[in-house]
Amino acid sequence: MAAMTIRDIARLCNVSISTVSRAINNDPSINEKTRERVMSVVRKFNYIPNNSARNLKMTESNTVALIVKGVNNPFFQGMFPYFQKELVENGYDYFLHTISGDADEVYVAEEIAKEKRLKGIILLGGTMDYPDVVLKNMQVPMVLCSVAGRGVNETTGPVHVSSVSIDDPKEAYKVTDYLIHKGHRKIAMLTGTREDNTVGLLRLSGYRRALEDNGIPYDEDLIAYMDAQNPEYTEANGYAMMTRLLKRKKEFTAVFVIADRMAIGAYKAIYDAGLKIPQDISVVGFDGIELTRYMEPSLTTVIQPVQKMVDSSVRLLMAQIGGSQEREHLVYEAELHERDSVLDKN
Amino acid sequence: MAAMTIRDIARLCNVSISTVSRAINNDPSINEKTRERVMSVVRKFNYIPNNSARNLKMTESNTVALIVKGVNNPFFQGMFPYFQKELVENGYDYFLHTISGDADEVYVAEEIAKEKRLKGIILLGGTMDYPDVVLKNMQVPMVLCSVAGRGVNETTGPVHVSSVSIDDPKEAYKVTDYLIHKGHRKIAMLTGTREDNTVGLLRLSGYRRALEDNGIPYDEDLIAYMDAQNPEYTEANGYAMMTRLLKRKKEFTAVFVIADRMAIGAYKAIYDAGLKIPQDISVVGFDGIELTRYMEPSLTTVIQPVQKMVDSSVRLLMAQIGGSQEREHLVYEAELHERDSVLDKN
DNA sequence: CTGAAAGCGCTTACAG
DNA sequence: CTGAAAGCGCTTACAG
Repeated sequence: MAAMTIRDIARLCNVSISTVSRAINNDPSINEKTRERVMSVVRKFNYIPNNSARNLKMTESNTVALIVKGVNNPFFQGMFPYFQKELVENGYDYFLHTISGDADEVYVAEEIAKEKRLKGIILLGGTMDYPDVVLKNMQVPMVLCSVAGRGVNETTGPVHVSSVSIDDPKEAYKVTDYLIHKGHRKIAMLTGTREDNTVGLLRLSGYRRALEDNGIPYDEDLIAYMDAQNPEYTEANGYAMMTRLLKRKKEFTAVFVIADRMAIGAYKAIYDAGLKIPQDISVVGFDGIELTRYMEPSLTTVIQPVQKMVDSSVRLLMAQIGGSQEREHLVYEAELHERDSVLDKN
Repeated sequence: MAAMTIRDIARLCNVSISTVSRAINNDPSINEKTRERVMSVVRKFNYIPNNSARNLKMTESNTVALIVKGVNNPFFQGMFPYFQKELVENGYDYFLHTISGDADEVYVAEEIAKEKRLKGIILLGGTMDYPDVVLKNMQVPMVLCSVAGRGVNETTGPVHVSSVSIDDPKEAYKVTDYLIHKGHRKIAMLTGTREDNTVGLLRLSGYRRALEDNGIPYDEDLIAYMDAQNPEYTEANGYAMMTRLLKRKKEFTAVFVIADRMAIGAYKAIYDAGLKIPQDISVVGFDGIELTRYMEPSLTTVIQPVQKMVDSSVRLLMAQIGGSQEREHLVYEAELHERDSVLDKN
């Protein structure tokens, strides 16, 4: 038995397909009795309209898509409920679409925009480094949220989309400077791959500048890069990188880890080496995911202003949907949240 | 400027839309020169076909959807790569679709099946307790993976779909029995809500039966239920439940936590009470997520056979797609993996 | 309030 | 190898 169509329902009800369509879509012009009769048949046969046909025919939807690169990023996961709430409150339908790390997010965005007649798109993750020509072709309002890349902190972000981000070098500077003021001079770092030119590079640059400003020489031996074969901010990578760092037998009293999840692995590596946190090694993370409150000791980390970032992303998207030609590139301040993983050596 | 259609490209190339379609879809009958000419225009104008039109017209796709209830479940996340690998190796396109906890997963499954002309669906999470009439209407092969519910462990699972799961009561029994054999008699449990009739109830029943078989009276005061207002297997809930349990001042030497993520919060609550793991309280988790290796001490937990479950789900789906009328309900054995969070009191 | 008709943007036999 | 035509399953002016 093939799937039912609107035509089958129409036949079963002795009405036209127009009427069935009106019943399903709650068209106010339809007679209530007719509607109920049609809907009872719809329910009885478990009829489900074909969304492809619907999307194809409708000239516009009321839908915003949240496209996420990296489903298993707990930092992004923490944002979902806020996005959902904000978008629904603004009267939009909303769905989450996850794409793999190697997908072309802008192409996918356009593809879905066409397919679903989207009102707008929020892109979570990814980079700012899209060629201008790509963004120029975007047919639908788009906001980049929590992206990283060269463009972000310069005055000229991509001109065809708005963006919301933090200042990665600045926040990394704050972390490093904080550790220095707590009396640490040998500060290690767990960063991205050597080839990384997004968050890894940006945060490394902030770290270097802070050392420089405090008259501490930069020591490449205190940097652990992520394995390029498996570039993920996971516990396993944090563990591997920290273990590698400890094996070098270079002295250090603190480590800055550029992602909270990696800090979890780093903790384990430190414990496995028979060392204590923070007595032997102080640790600072980055992102501010919920889990960090439950680590032992609780992790001092940079908490990104998730709610503000979400609110602004939605606000900027609404503005674009409303016809605004203005594009904004907001950069928010994050908060270095002191907990129990850093030793004050003063 | 409105979005381009196949018609625009045809006009620009001085060919028919059929030819453009053939170029885009790599139809072997097309002249290579023509194809290149068309594709260069496609690229130049960044033309993207409308998938709704495509899906509507095509009679079948080669696509399997993985529908997941609960994106932020790290146990499910651990399965994604395996699913991806298996499905691609079997020659299928694949995409992940996440739905919220309150969505009707079977309805959504049917909706997407129609929209995308799916070959099959794997439903990850959710329950086995679908009315038979609902599953009977499924127009497309479906396998339920890692579901829980009354039906699973009985001989008659839903007859219109296959399923792959573990035996929740049995595994909970193993955990409890293990703790008893390690010399524990006062064993607490962090479970689901009072109303839960899926994993929470099933694992609780296994726990009770193990106590019974070992002549240990069941004590309701040693059970912490999840708050029904916020029924999630999160660190925060684990922390809150463990804290509540400790406040009761009932003596216990071990606790069985029905989800690893909750165990993370439970650890913190135990530490905050000035107690040690496992010296004061032994802890056993459930699921076997990666993170548990990095806890301090590393968590003894029930590791679900993720790879087997994925492989079988895909295999059963392939069989259904291939026309098999047989439906199987596989129940796998999980592994109680001993690590460092349980004290041997013998 | 309801129906007949046009058309959304594609794919795919069919004919040449 | 290419084009004209039919049609996928809906929605929505338009007419009555």
